[in-house]
Amino acid sequence: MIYTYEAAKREALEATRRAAGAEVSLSLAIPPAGVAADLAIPCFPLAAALRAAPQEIATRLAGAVKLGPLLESAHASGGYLNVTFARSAFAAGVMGDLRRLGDRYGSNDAGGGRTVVIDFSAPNVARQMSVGHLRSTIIGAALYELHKFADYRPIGDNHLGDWGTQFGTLLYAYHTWLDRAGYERDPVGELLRLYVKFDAEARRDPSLRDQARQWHLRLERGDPDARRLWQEFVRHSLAAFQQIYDLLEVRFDYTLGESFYEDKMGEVIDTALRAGVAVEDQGALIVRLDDVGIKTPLILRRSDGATLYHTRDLATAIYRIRTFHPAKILYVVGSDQRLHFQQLFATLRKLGFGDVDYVHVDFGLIQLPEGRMSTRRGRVVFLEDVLDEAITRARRLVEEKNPELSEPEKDEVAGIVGIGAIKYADLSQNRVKNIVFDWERMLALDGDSAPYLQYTYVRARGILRKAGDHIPEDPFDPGATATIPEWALITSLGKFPEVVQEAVQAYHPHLVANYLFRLAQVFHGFYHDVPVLQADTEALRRSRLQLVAGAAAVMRIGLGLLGVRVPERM
RNA sequence: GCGCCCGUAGCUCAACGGAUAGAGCACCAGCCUUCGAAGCUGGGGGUUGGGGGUUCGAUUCCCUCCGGGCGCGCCA
Repeated sequence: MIYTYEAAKREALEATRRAAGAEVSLSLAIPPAGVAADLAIPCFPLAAALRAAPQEIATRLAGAVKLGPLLESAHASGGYLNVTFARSAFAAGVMGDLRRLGDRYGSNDAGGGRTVVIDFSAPNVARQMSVGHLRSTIIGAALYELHKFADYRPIGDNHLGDWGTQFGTLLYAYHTWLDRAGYERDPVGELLRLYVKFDAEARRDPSLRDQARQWHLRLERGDPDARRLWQEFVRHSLAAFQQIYDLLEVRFDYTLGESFYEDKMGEVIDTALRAGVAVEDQGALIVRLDDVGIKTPLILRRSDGATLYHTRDLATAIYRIRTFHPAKILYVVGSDQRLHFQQLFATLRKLGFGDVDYVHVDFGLIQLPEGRMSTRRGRVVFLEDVLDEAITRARRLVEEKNPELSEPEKDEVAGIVGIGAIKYADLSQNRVKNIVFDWERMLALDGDSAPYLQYTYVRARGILRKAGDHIPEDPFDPGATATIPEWALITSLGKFPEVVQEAVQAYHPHLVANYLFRLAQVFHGFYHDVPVLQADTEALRRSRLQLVAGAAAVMRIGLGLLGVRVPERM
């Protein structure tokens, strides 16, 4: 299906192309704020082909174009051909799209039902989640929703770090320094203490690392005691993670940790050997990647026979391909693992799994003002504390702004606003940049923040409730396109679908966030300047109600794609 | 040393290769007898890190230097 805004763009391009009378490639631009037009076509690139000055071309085209039903006029302005929409037809089109699609407004069929596996969150067992895990979890969840909205079949898989040498250190530390009472009280807290303790002790006595390695090998070989304890660690951790996922309202289709692939790595190694992709080197088994421009080889098996996360990621990818038959696999993992994924993807292609589109959706690290976060050195901010603080602050603000709400409602709003603020703070900026963690910034409840957007929804809903929650379906009154705020709102609503499309294509949720912020600004301006319930005529009132309903719907849908909920009151 | 990413207003961030580079925060001055002021309006603030290049046009693409981050064979 084609949305109205897209249709109008195509009309403009087609009309211009025909008027130009030659094979020319055209681009579209949005005119700056001061210019009274809805689209602009720069004529500078045509100068060479048409052998005329851009200004002349624009003038000639303005006179020659035959406009379609969604366009009102075309006029030259400098080297630009400026096009204005037929407001009445355009508004009717957008309102029609909104009414017809309802909660699906903005969706598209780019995915064609294909499967996309999204690997996200993936915290390490036996450690609390820190704010560092926030990005993967939230960006991954947003990409999940965005892909679903673009007619993909997303499969969310939480690839838990529940295997590897770290468990050797943990098992050693457990047997050496365990505080039994502390473990009973707070298992994950005690495991973290042991983890930190081991690191400190091993600095003094490196031989501890050998002992840890022994424990790791015992675990990999199926030693019953090691297995039993390991399972216990995983169970405690999962319970702790689940509390956070519940708060964040994030769900997964699968939680297949690294350990799930324990028995699938042998086959991978055999395959790689038979295919001649893997070779022995210094006792280890490696895959050379120089031929594809990667100097560092991927290590499939250590010289002591143990597997590595490379091996598990390889087995994981192959399992996913065989089980789910995905068109794409997304890895929502920090940019510090770039090389790892380049190696992984290159190796998969060498092994004949080149039909899948592998994407490392990377993002910058969250750092502390004093430097990189380090769980081992206790320099870490726990996610749970951040979420609790966000809800507490939101709760205080609700109390101040809206004391007449019932206590349960205040609690609910505090959750929606507080958690929303955290998610939005992350999703509203380009994921490639590093973030220096700052309580005030992450927990901001004013300015460009989730509550600002949620408040537009609340205001819109307020009007709709007073109107009896009935959205008129009348033909849209052309009078309701006349003022600047009205027209700005209509065009803004019309742009939403293409923003969704771009966000999916580029794996950039922040495009949706930026759009919604702009929509909120436009709506607040509309709300301030344009009376709805007290409009001069009944026709105006009914059409403006449609606009308000559209704004509420797009805000709810758009925030929903980011995993942010909206309250009815706040 | 080599490779990748980032550098935009005092701070935090936007900006399909297009017109006068925009927001939020902070600061200053206004707006509640009209749908919720978690809102709106106005104001000051910029050699887009420096220097070259490509282009009709560069914050955007290329080169180089500076600054920061990350990575570079048996951790994940």
